[in-house]
Amino acid sequence: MKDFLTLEKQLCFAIYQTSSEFTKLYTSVLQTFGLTYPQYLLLLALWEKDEVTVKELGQTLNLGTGTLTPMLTRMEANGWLRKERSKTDERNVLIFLQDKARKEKQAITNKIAEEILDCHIEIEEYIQLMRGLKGLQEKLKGRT
Amino acid sequence: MKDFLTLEKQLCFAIYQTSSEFTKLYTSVLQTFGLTYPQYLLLLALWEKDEVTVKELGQTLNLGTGTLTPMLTRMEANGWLRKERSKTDERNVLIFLQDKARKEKQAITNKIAEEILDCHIEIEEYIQLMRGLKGLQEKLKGRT
DNA sequence: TATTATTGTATCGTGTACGATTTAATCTTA
DNA sequence: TAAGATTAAATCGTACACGATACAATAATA
Repeated sequence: MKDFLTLEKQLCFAIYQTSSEFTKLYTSVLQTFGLTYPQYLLLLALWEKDEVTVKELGQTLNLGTGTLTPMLTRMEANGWLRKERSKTDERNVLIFLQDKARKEKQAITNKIAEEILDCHIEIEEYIQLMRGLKGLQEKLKGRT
Repeated sequence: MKDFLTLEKQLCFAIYQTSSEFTKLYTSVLQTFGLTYPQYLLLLALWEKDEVTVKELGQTLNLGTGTLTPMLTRMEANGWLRKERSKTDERNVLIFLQDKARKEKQAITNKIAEEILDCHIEIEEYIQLMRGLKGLQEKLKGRT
């Protein structure tokens, strides 16, 4: 049991700090484009599927409106996207990518890829890690 | 290259969301004790080594004073710890655990262990994952 | 159809995170 | 030892993150 707690403590720090390091790497690349890491994740989601409601986006990103609304407002102000209330159901707000987001996509992802490759991360290792993370996520979610 | 970007995207989300799920699990347990997850991590560090400077704590947790100072102020107000300016070098502020933190330690860690065990996480899997995270962390750090 | 329940966003309050600046204490070294 | 450099915290501004609440639009149903 003592060992278990030590292990648990180490996992806490490992996830917390890896996530933080990861964010920092991305931040350093993204600030050239005037983007934050969460904003980049939001763009990743929109590049995959455009013209979605705030709710849909929230489900994709695991975020509530308390986080999304102000974030979307900022990104709209910066010209990445456009918000428009749905005509058919005025409760919904639809998010549309702006030209800027479509045009810069390549430049952004290329730069990211370049930096990531610079870390010499082995693909196999990468996949292993992701599998582990997803496994843990499932178990964490299942509990709730 | 196309595949690489897809993979990279998946890792982004995997780390981001696992970290978020992890935080949520801990938050649900910790709120009973009036603690947040970052505050719990801070206590973990202090239980390991008490009577440290803000700077030391920052190195352990990978946090700057912009985050720590207000956090320590809140935790002092809640009776978890005490801040005291060092007599020998008045630039340093030393952090001391309060009785409350020592007394509640067992209750807190027991409750956490209980919840984690509830997730049926295999120890082997756990260790694998951590190894992967630490490996990634090293590579991310090395780049800077 | 008038009432009630539900749904989708927005808003608010609290608590991280982090870079940049400020301030006070200590250290260097000319 | 006095001027300048360095160091440790605090402070400030911006940006998440999240629970709780508010509010307007739509759906359900009596």
